[in-house]
Amino acid sequence: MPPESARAGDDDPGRFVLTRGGAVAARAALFHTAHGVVRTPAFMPVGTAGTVKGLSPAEIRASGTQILLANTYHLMLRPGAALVRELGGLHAFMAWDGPILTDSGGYQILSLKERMRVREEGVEFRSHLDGRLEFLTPERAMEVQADLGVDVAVTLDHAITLPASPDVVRDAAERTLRWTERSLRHAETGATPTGLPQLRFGIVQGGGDPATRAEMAARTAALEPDGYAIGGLSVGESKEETWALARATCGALPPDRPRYLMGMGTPLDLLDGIAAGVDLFDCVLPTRNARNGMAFTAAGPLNIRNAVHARDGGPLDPGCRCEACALFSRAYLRHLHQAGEILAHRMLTLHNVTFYQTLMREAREAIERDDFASFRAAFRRGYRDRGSAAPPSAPPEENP
RNA sequence: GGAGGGGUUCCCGAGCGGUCAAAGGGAGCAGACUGUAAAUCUGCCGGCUUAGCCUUCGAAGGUUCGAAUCCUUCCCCCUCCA
Repeated sequence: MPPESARAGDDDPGRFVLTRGGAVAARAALFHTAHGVVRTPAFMPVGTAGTVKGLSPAEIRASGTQILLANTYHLMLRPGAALVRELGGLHAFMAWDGPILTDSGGYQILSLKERMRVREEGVEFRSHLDGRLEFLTPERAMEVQADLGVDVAVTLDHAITLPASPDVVRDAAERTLRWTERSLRHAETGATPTGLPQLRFGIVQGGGDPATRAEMAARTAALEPDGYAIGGLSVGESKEETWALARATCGALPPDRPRYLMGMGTPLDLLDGIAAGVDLFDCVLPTRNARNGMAFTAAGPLNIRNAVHARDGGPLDPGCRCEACALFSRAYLRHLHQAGEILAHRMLTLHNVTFYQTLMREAREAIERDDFASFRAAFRRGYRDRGSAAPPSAPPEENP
């Protein structure tokens, strides 16, 4: 966790200081935001509705979390951007004094596809809460994020799933670029409720073609946002393709700005993403899957519902220092989950987030001592993914 | 003692002559989940040598081409009246 002195009042938000690594390789850096410095690579737990479901701010801190992700679409619908601004911004509202990044709502174009209609001006949609017809433009997304007062606002993008025809890919990527330009231009007039400066990340789309990805990355870079989000990955393509696309994107981005891989992933994804040159990650897996009974461990994921844990007096992960592992047996956590007890959800969430943050801290330490490749290899050896006797073939170590 | 209602696959509970190995819940077992409409969703859930066969709807016997469903007797439960 960042030291107290590094929080609100950072004198140089947006500063990104590389301490190890380069363009398309594992790298470590200090990412300055208005609410403190984030040591990267970093994982952002997802707090869509202004809460990491089940955890208090103190628990989020205790997990090793430095920065959170929240969601523009969800917060603008409920409780509303104006209300959050009135109450001092999202940090004050949710009592989290660390950095916050918000997704723009572009992902909801995928997840709520049936109620979304993308037009050049913006996205017309029916609220999933009350069916009301709403309109989200790139400008509106920036205004909402300014109202929220988050440290990093992300521009609205047009996300698509793969496979998609070249026409569809091109159309969405070009629109995303146009929206990025509109967003960055518009954001210059935005003011946060706290008066603290807000950074802006532009999203790079480009479908499943590395050359298109590289092109869109370069053209986005020309717009000079404070950082880059890589969107539209892990949406149907193979892992091999995912990492080829991530590398192509990172290779075309300036090395001295943060890169954020949106929505991924599994523990192995994080390490692979780091190897591709990614600095920031977010994913719902550790939190959502926790509520569905899944715990991540160094030996691989497990389902606490499974009967094999019924009489297991050991912790979820013997190497973990979270409260759940310190206090509770797998047998007890299984009992809680089977009984529908909320504590099961809370403890698995706390454990999973802690597991992710521990993994990221160890990855950072490995990078700092120029030992990331072997760290990743060692983790892979010990980690058995469900459904496969052996981990998927390790991607080439071309960028150790 | 009299009147009435009921006993269904682990539990609750539909079914009331064939399309019933038997609806629906629950429990149990397993799987999925990647910028969260998710404490959600999906599958399995009598047995087997699984396009079929065997056993099963309180017990036994009977009617019928065919019974969880109809009849007889018995055994248990519940309600009301004495």
